[in-house]
Amino acid sequence: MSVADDAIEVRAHGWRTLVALHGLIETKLERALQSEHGLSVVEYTVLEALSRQDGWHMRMQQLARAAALSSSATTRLVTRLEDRGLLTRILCMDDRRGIYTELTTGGERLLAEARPTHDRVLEEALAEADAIPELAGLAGAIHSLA
Amino acid sequence: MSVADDAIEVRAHGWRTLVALHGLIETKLERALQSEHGLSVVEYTVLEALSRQDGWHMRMQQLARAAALSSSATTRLVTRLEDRGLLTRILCMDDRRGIYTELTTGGERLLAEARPTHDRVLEEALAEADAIPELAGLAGAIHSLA
DNA sequence: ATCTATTCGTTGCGTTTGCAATTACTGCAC
DNA sequence: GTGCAGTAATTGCAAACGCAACGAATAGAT
Repeated sequence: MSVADDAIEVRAHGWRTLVALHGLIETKLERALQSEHGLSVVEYTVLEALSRQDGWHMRMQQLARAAALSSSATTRLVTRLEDRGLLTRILCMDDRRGIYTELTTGGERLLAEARPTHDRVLEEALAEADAIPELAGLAGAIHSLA
Repeated sequence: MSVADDAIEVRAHGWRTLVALHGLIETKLERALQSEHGLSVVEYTVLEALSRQDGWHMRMQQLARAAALSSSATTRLVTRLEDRGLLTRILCMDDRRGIYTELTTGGERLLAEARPTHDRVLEEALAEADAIPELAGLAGAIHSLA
């Protein structure tokens, strides 16, 4: 086992840990947000990303990157949220290919209701990860990403 | 903004970073493994997990946890790989509810072919993440999870 | 021995996803 | 202006997912 092989194994192990932690948090968030507010994690992520652009608009592509989704998935996700009246599409004047999205007051309200749940469950999930030796290291790293 | 709110925001930000890094790596791995070996990331993960149990068997539930998948998804994934002749189901004698899975020689061979691709792309993806300020911190943390 | 609670894997079903192809628009070259 | 490569968003389609319901097997209580 050379030092290069060691580096490879460290990366592979780190990647497995990342996947495990990601899965743990996502599953817990999904269940909580879905049952308490009828929102999936990506849906919440989109609403939250839009709210963080306070007063400013977001294009579909930015939204896709923010939610770590493909363009097509983003299109349908926005359509779904628009049908529920949580956001609106706004045609872009200067570049008529682009489409802006903006939260409606209904979207802001639902987000305000869901945010405490999200934050609480995220805290719980990270605490749970801290208790698992395999995940404790990475979970701790989350807190120190100032 | 109280100190408690700060902690909440740090966690939320860390979670967004985790999702972004996970998405970046997964997408790159998916494309490379799919085009060069006809394997998805989860399929590779299962084969790799089985190979790491060298000589030992793995139950469906363990496999599900290793791949961060639901039981049902694991059942179908194993079926898919079994149909391709990459692994075999082995009925468990002492607990007849349980089912063991084991790599075939074909599975071992395909894994041996795909592993260099996986390791190379993982290294590239982490290097790419290191170049993105937003992700550099967490990407670096992956290396120091000894 | 039997009854009950629990666990393990599988299946039906509806939903979401990504890829590839398509339409619409921009902007640069000439 | 006209043509043409590049970009933005959308849609058809097949594949994969999770949840809930199910059947089969085990373990503990009486």
